[in-house]
Amino acid sequence: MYLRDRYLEFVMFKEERQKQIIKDLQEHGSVNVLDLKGRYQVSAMTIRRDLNTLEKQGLIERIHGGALLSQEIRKVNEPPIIERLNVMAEEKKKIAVWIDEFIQPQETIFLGSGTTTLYIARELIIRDDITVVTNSVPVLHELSTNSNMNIITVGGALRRSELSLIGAFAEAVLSNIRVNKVIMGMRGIHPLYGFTCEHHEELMTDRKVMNISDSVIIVADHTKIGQVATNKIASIDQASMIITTKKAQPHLVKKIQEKGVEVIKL
Amino acid sequence: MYLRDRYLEFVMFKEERQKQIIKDLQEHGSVNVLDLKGRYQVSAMTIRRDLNTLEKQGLIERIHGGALLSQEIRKVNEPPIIERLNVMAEEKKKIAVWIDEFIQPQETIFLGSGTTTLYIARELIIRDDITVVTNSVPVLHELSTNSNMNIITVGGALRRSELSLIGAFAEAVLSNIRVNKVIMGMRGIHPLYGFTCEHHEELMTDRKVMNISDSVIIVADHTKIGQVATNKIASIDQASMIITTKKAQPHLVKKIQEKGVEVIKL
DNA sequence: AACCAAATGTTCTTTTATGTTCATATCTTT
DNA sequence: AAAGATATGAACATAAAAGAACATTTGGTT
Repeated sequence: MYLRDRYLEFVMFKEERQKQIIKDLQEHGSVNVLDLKGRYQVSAMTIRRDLNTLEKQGLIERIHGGALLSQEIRKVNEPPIIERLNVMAEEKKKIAVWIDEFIQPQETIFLGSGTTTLYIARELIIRDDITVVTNSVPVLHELSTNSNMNIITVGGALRRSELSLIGAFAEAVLSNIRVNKVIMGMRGIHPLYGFTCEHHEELMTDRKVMNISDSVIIVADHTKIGQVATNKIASIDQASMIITTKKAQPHLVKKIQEKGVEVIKL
Repeated sequence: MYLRDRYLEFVMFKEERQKQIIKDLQEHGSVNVLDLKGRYQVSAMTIRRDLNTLEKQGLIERIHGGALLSQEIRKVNEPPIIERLNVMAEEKKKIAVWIDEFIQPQETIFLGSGTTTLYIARELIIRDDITVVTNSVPVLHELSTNSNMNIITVGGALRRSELSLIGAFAEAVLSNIRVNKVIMGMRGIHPLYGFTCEHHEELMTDRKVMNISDSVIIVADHTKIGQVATNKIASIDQASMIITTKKAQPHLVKKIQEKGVEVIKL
């Protein structure tokens, strides 16, 4: 029976399904026909046809039983930040929507580097009543061509893995700026060990950033809560607020709140 | 029976319906003909005609069974620099190739804003033996994801029409930088009236840029030679070299050379 | 009132997306 | 290497969508 009824059950369009398959692929590295068949409620043949079209477009590489992300598509050396973009996409989007509502007209905000802040930038695109200061190249690029707000960039050296601007020049500019709200991501968030990052190069810049406002809002999906990376940026009470997602472990959240930091779970 | 009665039941006008379809689309990401048919109480054919009109306007992307939001529609207002990108493309490409050969390994160069410098950036992508300092967002974006060289960005306020970074912060960073070669575009180049630009906001930044190296190379296709814009940045002998294209008017070129500036016509 | 143009509806044919079956190709395991 | 299991693609089937051509309605215009 080939009965399809768009009124009763949601049926994806071919194009949507294919786009989603690419996303799945970026998130997991590989996909297989059977999984996809189950996930999208179509026959294996349809999935195969999808994969074959995507392969013709050079987007994926077909293997027996499934597909891999095309070698072509990952550029010579894709910055890690681009690879992380679709991980926890739904969570990041939720945080972005919340932040958009949280930011008041006429405010100046600092938007740090990372994938969550990029989602926030995309959410902010339609706003023209705010000023954004950033050290993130993707945020800068996104807002410069698609929005109408005021934008100020911190200068500095490019850090490729994060596509962020750091170093002495960045810090010099930050010394002369104050904003209403700082919004930044964090690699590790722990009630005892505070905020941590992987690479020491960004340490000083991140610390400077946390000092340009009395209101420091940390955005991070639940997987970051409880994590500890090698370099300590600041103690947990240096932030005013942490915006995270539902699955954040309650006992850690409680401990953070006991230190006087507001935690919002979306 | 084609009975329609605007008094008894509400019937939308074509324009209203189409506007609403766009809204539906922005809300859901996709729409399908059957849903719309039901929602607006018109025949499927009418919906198809609506969708086809909207597609002709570039607002949506038509697919079998419905439509998706066009990628183009999100571009609020395209910056002028993007529109100028393909003007004189061949000339700009020639200049870019020449500059690529001109830059020595291990050098640090400043790459200004404008379309010609963006072509240069693309030419430089494979180089990993140089350092590039820039105040251009497109150059920064291009080099950050596709190259491996060292990149330093001047901070500052975003000037949307050029997608360049200017102002006090930019100038402060420039005060602390010296480079082997400055490569920048110019709006107007004239033997008597010197180098000129359209907008006074970038005046000071451009002047600062010309002072961070003894070697200032101006790149500009032949249409810029003889042009005079409103704001004078510097006299013609402030540049070391002007790289332009064949059709540059000989008498102007001669006068520029008499002032001690090397002119190369490609 | 008669007429016209624009919008919409109807009918019928063609195209598209997807499903099904089955012979063949490819993996896995021994 | 052989055998069984699994995946693939070709060929055909079917439902739904699209589009062409023509019909009808509506609102305005002379």
